[in-house]
Amino acid sequence: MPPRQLNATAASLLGFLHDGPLTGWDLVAVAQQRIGNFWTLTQSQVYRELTAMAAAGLVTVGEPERRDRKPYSITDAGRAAFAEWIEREPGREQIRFPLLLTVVFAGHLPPGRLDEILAAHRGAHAARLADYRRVRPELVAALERTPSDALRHELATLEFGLRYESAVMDWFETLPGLLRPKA
Amino acid sequence: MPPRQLNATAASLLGFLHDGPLTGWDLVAVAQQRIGNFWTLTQSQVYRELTAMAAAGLVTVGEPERRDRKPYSITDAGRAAFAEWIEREPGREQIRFPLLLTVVFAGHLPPGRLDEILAAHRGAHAARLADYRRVRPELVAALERTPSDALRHELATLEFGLRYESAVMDWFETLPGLLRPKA
DNA sequence: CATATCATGTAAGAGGTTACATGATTAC
DNA sequence: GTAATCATGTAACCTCTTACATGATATG
Repeated sequence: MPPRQLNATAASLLGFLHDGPLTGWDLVAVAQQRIGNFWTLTQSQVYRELTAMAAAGLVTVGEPERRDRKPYSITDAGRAAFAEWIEREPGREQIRFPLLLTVVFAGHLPPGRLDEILAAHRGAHAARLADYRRVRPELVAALERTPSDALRHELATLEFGLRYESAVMDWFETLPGLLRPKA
Repeated sequence: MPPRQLNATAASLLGFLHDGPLTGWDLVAVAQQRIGNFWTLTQSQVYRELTAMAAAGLVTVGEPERRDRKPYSITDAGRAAFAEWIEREPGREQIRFPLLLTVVFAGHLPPGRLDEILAAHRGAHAARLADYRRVRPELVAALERTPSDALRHELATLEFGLRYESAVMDWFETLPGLLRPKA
């Protein structure tokens, strides 16, 4: 099959394969860790894209190892497809934030329910922010030990996550004042 | 057909229909304006969900008016389905930010290209932030004139947008320092 | 009367989610 | 030897996007 235009999920898998062969399982883990905070993907997708890319000649499957692990390697065609993809102007971000729908339509909620929901989500965001704050110094230290563009780029995305979650927390803090009629 | 679990897009349309009948065209406009900043949807989807909801008895279609405008009204079954939907715990937000993929894989980009891309996106975000800042005082004024929960909820989502875009701009400003090796 | 915009809709395919099925290996 | 977890994959379905087709009405 002529390699149709690569989608961002598949392209990211190719991106990770530049550093060496990985199995589907490994790719799921790597992708979750490296781009999972701003690019949703599922295990199911990864296996499907790998199968499709193998059929298109963008990757090759190696011999099964222990536990049926099948290492995928990027091919020259894969590298070419990736290079073409990354050159493209990235589209704008897509956000789908169900909690904000709940806020918009909160008038249809029994009193107190919105506060409950907000409290739960606030907790989840606080945890994510705390996690980013825990990880940052490690990354900064690693970068000082062995400076590299790859680490700098990873730190750059972490910095986005930090600012994003901080903004969300800030929003949660202003909400009570906004939602209650002034005295 | 038994009305299967409502999806958030369809539910939002029902939400807007609580305030009175609207045509598909109007719903597209209302949705873009009221939730478009944190819930992507297309015209195509709106017409499809309306057709499906009409078949499920959640809305009724009125007589075509001028230009074939067909007003949709919410039914009691629709109100019940909506009430059930809004009671549910909203899922976590989904973000898909292609620009961050570009940053992660920027090592595969020719020198200078990343800066170009970043500059373009930064401009777009600056424009959105400026727009939020333009709208806010209007909303605040409207709220002071005629206080209402609906307006407060709308302001709450705008405040999220403001904080989000501010965080993004802040990130853009720290990027140059992060990406270049220190002197 | 030509052009822009309003307004509806379909078709086709890509992308994504959820749930399940299957078997290997490791750890207790 | 049984439970956990590693590892692959399929099936079914839903959702989303893109592009196109069609015709009405308003505006100059």
